[in-house]
Amino acid sequence: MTQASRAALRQHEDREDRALNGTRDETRTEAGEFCLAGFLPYRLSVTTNRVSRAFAARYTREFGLSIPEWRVMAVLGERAPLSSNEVCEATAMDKAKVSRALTALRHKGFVKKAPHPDDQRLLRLSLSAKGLRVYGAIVPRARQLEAELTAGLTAGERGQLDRLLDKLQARVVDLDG
Amino acid sequence: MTQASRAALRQHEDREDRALNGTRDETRTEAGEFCLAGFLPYRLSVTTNRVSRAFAARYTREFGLSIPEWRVMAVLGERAPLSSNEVCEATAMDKAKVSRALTALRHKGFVKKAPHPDDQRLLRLSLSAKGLRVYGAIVPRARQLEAELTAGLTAGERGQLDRLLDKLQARVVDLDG
DNA sequence: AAAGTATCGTTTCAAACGAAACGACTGTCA
DNA sequence: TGACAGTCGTTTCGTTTGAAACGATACTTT
Repeated sequence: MTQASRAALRQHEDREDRALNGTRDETRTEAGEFCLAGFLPYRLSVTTNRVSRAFAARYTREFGLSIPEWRVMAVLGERAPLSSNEVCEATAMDKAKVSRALTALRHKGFVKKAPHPDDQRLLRLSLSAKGLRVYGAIVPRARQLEAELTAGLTAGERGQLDRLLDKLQARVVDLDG
Repeated sequence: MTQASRAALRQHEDREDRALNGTRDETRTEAGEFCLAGFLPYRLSVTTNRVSRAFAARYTREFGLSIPEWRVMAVLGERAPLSSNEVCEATAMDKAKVSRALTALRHKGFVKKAPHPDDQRLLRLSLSAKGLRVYGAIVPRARQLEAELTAGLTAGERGQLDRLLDKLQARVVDLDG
């Protein structure tokens, strides 16, 4: 147990001691009930995981792609050629994950990998003709699924959601950086 | 490759063929650029994962708890005793994950496990005295972290975010259920 | 009561994960 | 030039994950 932990515990000992003596209901009322279901990080996680699962199932069933693979396809379709590092940044995935996704995509014949002429450390990654065909098919499908997901939202709400996610992101970078 | 996949590909072959002949920029303009960075499932995932990582780091450092363990503690603190299944529902985790978290929490002495008197299949899970003390410490800390996360949001925005997450959740249940 | 079915929680198994070690390559500084 | 430090992408290693198999208990049907 860390120092911070001990400090936090000490800070609340009086209340806990009462909690241990009285009923827990009293304590909860006193402290204000904590409800996991209303806790923002929990809510974000649950919603996002459900969305991810639903989309992953579609990508797998209809195109044989995992989410990491689809993300790599998406950024290569947007703006190839890219290096592996650039794919990392564009997809918010670490280099191991990107490397594995690239291996899978090359085995499927969707991605071409060439050495960079000026720097042999870098890769020049791009979609193959076959990969481009899949990209052309999956993009409208992804848009369609996104539209279904946001079907209950007005355009204003959708914009609001984007803004709120931006704000959270800015905050959390502050929190752990 | 599935039938749906082939159908999707066929449906877009004309556009892709042009894509392969012309430059990809034209195609992208024609189809409308797809930008992963603006794709809602991607944005949700990135934001949520960053939030989860930041919070997990705090829970681990300050209390020695993983997120699954913290979730179990949270619901047991809210309304013990619960069965394992009830913990599953309350935490949105599957039974294997809950079982593992419970094992860890019992080794730490935070959770008590008793057989249910009326049904020997069920467990009666609750926090130990030690677990209650940690719960009493971690709840205000979690609230504080949540407050820091939402510091840039007005009360109205926070409510809006909750409503939007609700709507997405309702939609996604529709999508894969 | 015996047999068959269902539910509960644990364990097993293979896949996916991230951190770190690694080899290959480049740039810098002596 | 030769050593050294830095970067790039892959691979290794131990952990975490969810699906499925499992043993144990309870319910249902006859």
